[in-house]
Amino acid sequence: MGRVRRMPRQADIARVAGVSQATVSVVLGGNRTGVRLSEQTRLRVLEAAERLGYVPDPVAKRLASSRNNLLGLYTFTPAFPVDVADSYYPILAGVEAEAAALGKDLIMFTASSAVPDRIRRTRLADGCLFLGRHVPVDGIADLLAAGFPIVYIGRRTELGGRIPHVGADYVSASAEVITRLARAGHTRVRYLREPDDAPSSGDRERGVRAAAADVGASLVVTRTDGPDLDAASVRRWLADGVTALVVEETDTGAVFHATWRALGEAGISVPGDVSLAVLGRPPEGTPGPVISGFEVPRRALGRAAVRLLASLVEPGAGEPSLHRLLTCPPVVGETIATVA
Amino acid sequence: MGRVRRMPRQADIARVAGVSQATVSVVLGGNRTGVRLSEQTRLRVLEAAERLGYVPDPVAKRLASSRNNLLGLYTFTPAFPVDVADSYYPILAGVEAEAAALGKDLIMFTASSAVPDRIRRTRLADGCLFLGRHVPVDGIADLLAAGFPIVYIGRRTELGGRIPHVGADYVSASAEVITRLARAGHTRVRYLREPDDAPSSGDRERGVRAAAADVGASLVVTRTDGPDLDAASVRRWLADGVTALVVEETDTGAVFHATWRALGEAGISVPGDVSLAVLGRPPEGTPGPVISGFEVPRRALGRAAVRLLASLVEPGAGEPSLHRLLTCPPVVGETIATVA
DNA sequence: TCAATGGAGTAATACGTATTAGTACGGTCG
DNA sequence: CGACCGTACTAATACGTATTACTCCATTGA
Repeated sequence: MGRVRRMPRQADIARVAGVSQATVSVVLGGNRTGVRLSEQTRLRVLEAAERLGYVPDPVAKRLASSRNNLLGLYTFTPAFPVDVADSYYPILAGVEAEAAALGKDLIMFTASSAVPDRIRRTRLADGCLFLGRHVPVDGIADLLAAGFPIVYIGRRTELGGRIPHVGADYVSASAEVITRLARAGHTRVRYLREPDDAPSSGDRERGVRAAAADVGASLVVTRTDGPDLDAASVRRWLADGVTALVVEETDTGAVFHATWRALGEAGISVPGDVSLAVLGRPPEGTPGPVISGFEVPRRALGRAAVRLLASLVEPGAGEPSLHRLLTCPPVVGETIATVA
Repeated sequence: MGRVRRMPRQADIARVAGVSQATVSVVLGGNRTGVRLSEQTRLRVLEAAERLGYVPDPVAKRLASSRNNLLGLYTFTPAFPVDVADSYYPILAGVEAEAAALGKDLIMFTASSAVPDRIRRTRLADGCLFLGRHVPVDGIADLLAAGFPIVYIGRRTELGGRIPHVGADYVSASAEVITRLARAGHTRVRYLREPDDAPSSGDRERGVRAAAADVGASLVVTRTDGPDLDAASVRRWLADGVTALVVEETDTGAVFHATWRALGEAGISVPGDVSLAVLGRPPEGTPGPVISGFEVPRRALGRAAVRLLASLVEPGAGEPSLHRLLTCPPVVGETIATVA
């Protein structure tokens, strides 16, 4: 009674039903290969399996057939970060929801500098999502070369653009923000962005520059990660004739926070004295007016990435496009004023 | 160049190094079984492995050795719920942090009514955590019988208490709240709890009842899930001489929300007109004063559960205790007034 | 009566690694 | 000079399932 009972396997079913293990495998596999089987045998096998409470061993299944219904999720920071407002959160929620909808399980890998080969462990899954600003080029290249299906969440240009990804169309969305400002009469704009060179930053800048050129607005770009932004800087910009600030959205919200604080300290009212737009949304829980900008469809990103990965794992049904950009719906907000 | 290159396996290394696959396995496994090997052979094998970029196949490894460095996490609701304030969140963060610290990967299973046998898939991992109010008794019993290591997060009484778990000591913490109220002079207490019968609810009630009996306080228990709570109920209680309300904390915070709303509608001030304590913490983001109660050490729960599971997976080092309760630190708060 | 046909199921093998029993060989000792 | 021993490996097998080529048997047709 107290003994450890092994889980039943196909061989046990075979013994009970008086057939071979191969027959059991065929029956339970739905006989997709067209082996001749009598209905009675089929039923006997099914009944025995039922009685023994058989459940296939996923490991063996995977070893034998190279398919597992398992999708990997590789993150470079903890997937459950301590600060709940983390911007990855909705993406992960989307990933999980879609994976559940497709009947796939999710296996999570967190990068660890202590274990450099961690990335290869992803091969336990049928395919793997990658989430994070960073790209470990060597590891990814190996996986790609081995034909292992991967999908990056976020646009990626590394490895000659051969990395499948699902990203947000920051270029268009950022351009639209500038256009919106121009329509409101803003032609002198200060643009604050991260020093970091990630595609998501670069895309925003390209969109901003292109639109500024298009509408004939003057644009000055400042690279900052926040701390050096103070009331004096902001006052100087306004003195120079700037009427609108455009701030990049980042993981941490550092740049936005710094800007908002500097504006407060300088006693500058928004949008009374200056208009403000975020290339995205301000960090969760920021008090004050609804900031103008655009929505990053994070949840949809997660879902779309899972769908793409699933289609890569499941061959056939035509080669899906390996790159996909989702549009970011504009947020009107209350921080863009019309100027003469 | 574009060809799909297979990952190298031990057999490939063996060919290159001029030895057998078995030898490769022994060398790469650190020769823990004490096979005699010459140093030169060892180096040749290691060098070949290095040159070929060998990485062990985790699936085969698991099949052969029944150990995988993989811990399962089974949840009955999505692990990344849409409402970020979810109370499971810190638990999951703790689970992930500790798993990462131990070098284990995490595989997530979300219960799905569509796939009833989902629970057995947990066997892909070396062991599995369960998180949720619900216990699928049959599935769990099977896993236990098969000797599969599992740990519930939250105290569990099902199956004769044989389910290993890590929980919070709600009994003591709840008792302490009543004691605190009594010390402040409150002897007529109304206790609001969920209709649902989960151990976490029952434990709180036992603690509350025991302490009330101990200090000689009169106690009336109301089971509610919120909607039927209105201003009139609250007024009636006060009219009956009640000076303190004690509210159970739940996943959704429904009972607390309803109580808080009813108090507001009735124009009753806290703690001026009535004292209020939560058996836990109110939902994240609730405005108003700091509610008295206790902290549920969720993050620590997650960590402790992972540690227990890891010790179950890793046999030896003595049998660990299968049940563990963490203490809940009291939160003084501002909602308990002293009465004459 | 023999070949051809078709139905029912199985033997064999692959997947990649871990483990254990065993082999081959050279040297030493009595 | 054979028994014995230590060294350095390897053959064989297990893990549990999927796949495919094959066998065996009963009919049918000429």
